Amino acid sequence: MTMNIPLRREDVSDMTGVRTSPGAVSKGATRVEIGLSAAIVSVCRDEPMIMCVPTNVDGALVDVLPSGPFSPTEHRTLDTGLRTWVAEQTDLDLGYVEQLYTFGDRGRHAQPFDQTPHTVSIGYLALTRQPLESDDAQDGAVWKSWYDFFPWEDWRQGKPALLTDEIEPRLNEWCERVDTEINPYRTSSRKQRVRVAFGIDGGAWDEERVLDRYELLYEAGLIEEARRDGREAALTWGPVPRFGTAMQFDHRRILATGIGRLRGKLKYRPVVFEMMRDEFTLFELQKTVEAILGPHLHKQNFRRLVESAGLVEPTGDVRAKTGGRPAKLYRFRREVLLERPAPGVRVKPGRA
Amino acid sequence: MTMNIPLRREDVSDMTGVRTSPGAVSKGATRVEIGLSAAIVSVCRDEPMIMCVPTNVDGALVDVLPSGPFSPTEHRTLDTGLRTWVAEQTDLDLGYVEQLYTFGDRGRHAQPFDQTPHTVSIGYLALTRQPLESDDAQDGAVWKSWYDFFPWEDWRQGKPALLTDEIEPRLNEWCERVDTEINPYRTSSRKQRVRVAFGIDGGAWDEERVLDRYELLYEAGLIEEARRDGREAALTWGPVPRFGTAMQFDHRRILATGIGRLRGKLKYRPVVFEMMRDEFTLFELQKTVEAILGPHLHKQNFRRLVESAGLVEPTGDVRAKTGGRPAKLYRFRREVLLERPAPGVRVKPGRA
DNA sequence: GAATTAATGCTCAAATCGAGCATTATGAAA
DNA sequence: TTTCATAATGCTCGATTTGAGCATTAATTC
Repeated sequence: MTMNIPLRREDVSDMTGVRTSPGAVSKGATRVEIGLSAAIVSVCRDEPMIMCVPTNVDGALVDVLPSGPFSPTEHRTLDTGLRTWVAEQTDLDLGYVEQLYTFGDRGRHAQPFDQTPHTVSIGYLALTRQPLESDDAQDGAVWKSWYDFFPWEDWRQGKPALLTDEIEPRLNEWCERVDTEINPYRTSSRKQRVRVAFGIDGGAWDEERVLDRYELLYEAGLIEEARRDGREAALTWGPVPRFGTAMQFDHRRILATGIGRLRGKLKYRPVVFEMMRDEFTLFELQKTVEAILGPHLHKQNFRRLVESAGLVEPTGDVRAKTGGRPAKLYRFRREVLLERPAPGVRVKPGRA
Repeated sequence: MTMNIPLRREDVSDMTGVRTSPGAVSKGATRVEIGLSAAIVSVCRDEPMIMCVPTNVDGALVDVLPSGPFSPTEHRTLDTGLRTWVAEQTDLDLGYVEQLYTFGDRGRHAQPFDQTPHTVSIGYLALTRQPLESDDAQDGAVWKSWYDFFPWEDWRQGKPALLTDEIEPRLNEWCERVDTEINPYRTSSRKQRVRVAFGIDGGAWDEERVLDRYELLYEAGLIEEARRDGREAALTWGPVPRFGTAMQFDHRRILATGIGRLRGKLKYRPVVFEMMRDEFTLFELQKTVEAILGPHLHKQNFRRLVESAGLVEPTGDVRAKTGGRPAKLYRFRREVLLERPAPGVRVKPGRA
C-alpha cells in the first residue's frame, strides 16, 4: 500500500525552519488541460441506459461520453462547465450531478501515447428521468444500455456465461503469468485482487466493484482500450477478445466508476427518484432499482421498506392495465431529505 | 436542482449529424494549474489530528496542508505527485490515500482575487498510524487537532455551546436577511439548508455533513476565509467572528471534506485500522472511533460488533496498567478485506 | 364465469440491536 | 493482607429489523 517516491529536495525554507509557501502553486508549474465528462444515467424499460455521443474517429464511429474541456474563463465552476458541454451536445438540462473522480494517468487519454498535451480527466455522474421515446436521438446523442459496455456486470439472468467461459479463465492465466516475469511475489497480489473483485472461489460478487473489475481487465490487456493505449499485456492475447464495447479516451473507466458509485449510493440515499417520473408504481420503482443493482428483490419486503421509510406517498390514483390488479401510484416524498440524515433504498438481494 | 446555462453554439458537426470529436480536448483549450493537497489524519491520545505545515504568508503564520502543484512531466499519476509533495514537506511516507474531491471555483484559492493563474485543487485524504511523541515536529510540519479548525464539530462533550450561542443565532439572521436582498423566494432554501446541515429544530445532527456546514458558514460570511476571498456576506458582520482557525487557500474546505468522508467511511470500511498500531486493545479502538465520530458508543456492544464481524483477532498478549483488569491485545485481521464485501465498524451512537 | 396475472396484506421465525446487570482481574489505598 | 476503585469482559433479554412465504383482492383474458 505504500509507495516510495524519489525525493526532489528543492524546497525553500527560511532560517527559522518555517517553510515559505509550500502550498503556493504558482511558481511556473506545468499547466494541463482539464477534460470534463459525464456518465448520464437513466432507466428505460427496465434497462439502465447511458447517454453517448457516437463520434467519428479516423473514419470509425466510437462511443464518447458528453464531454469537453474546462475553460476557467468561461465556466464559473467545474460543474457549470460540465452542464454547458452536456447541454450543447445532448440538449439535456441536467438535474442531479455528482463528481466521481479525477483521473490523471498518462497514456490513458490520448490514442497516440503522449502526443497531445497532458489532460486530467474529471468524471461526473448525472441522473435523469426516463427519456421519452420521441426525443430519443436528439442532436446525434443516443441512449445505450450500459451493459453494452459491461456485459459481465449484467447478472439479471444470473451469472453471465461470459464470466465463466471467457473472462475467468483468461484472468487466471494472467495471474499465473507473473511467475515468468519480474516479480514472482506479486502473483498472490494479482490472484487476490482478481479473487476479491470477481468473487472467484468462495468470494461473493460485490456489484459495487465495477471499477476494480474494469481496471483488472484493462491491466490484463483483455479490454480494447488496453491495446489502444499500448499496454503490453494486451499484445499477448493474440486476437484481443472484445469484452464489451470500447469507448474513447478513458470514458469507459469513468462509466465504470459511475456505475459502481450509483450502485452504492442507491442504498443509502434516495437517488432512484431522480430517475423516476413524478408518479410511479412501487413495482416500477423496484424494477428500476433492479435494473441498476442486478439481483431480484423480494417484492413484498421491498414495498414494506420503501413505505415504512417514508420515502413515498400514494397520490390516490391507480395505474390500470398492469396485467393484473391495478397498482396504486406513488410520488417521492421530498421531505425525507429534510427529515432523516441518510434515507435510501437500502436493499439486499432476495428472491422473486 | 436544475441550472440553466446560456448555450454557446459553436460545435463542429459534420453533414451526417455525427459529431467530430466532441470529447477531443486538445484544440487550444485553456490550461490550468493543478494543486494537490492532503488532509493527513491520525489519532493521538484520543484526539483526531491533522498534519499542517505552518507557513509564512505576508509575515503571519498560516496553517497549510501538505501540498504542491501536479507536474505531469515529473509525476506519473496524481497520486504519486501527492505522495512526493507530502514526503518532501513532512517526511511521511503515506500508506492509505484516497482522493476526495476536485474543486474548481474561482476566487476560493488565491488571496488576491484572480491574480494568480487559475488553479484547480484536488484534495486527498490520507490516514497514518499514531505518530510517536518524538518525531512530532519533523521538518516544520506539526500535528494539530482537527477541532482547532472545526470547533463546532466537537460533540464529544455534548453539543458545543459555540453552536447554540454564536453560530445558530447568526445563521438564523443570515437566513432572514435574504428578504432584503434579491431573491426573496430563496429564503426557505437557506433556512432548509441550515436546518438540515445543522440539525436545527427537530433535525438530527448528522456528523457526516461537515462540508455542508462549512460551506454554509462560508456563504454566510462567518468564516475568515470568506472575508479573505471578498465574499460580500462577510462584510456585514462587523468584526468577523472567527469560528475555528483559518487555513490558506481552500484547505479548510478540503479538510472539511476529508472529515466528512472519513466519518462516513468508517462505518462501512475497516479504515480505522490504518490509524491503529499493530496491536491494540478493543477500548483503544473504540476511543479512536469515538475521536472521529464524536458520540460515545456502548462499550459492550462495540466489542461484540467488532469481534463478531471478524475484524480483529487476539494476539494472545495483554496490556497491563490499564487502571483495571488487563486488556487483551488484538490485531487487525487483514483477511476480512478478502472475505466480506464491505466490512466496517458500522456503529450507532449509544451510551457509555 | 373460470383461469390468469399482478398488486397488496399479513404472519412468523431468525437475526440483529440497544441496554443493562454480573463477573473478573488488576493496581492502589487502608 | 484486605478492601476498594477501575476497567475489561461475559451474558441476558426485550425490541426491532429482516427474510421468506402464504393469503387475499382486483383487474384482464379465454
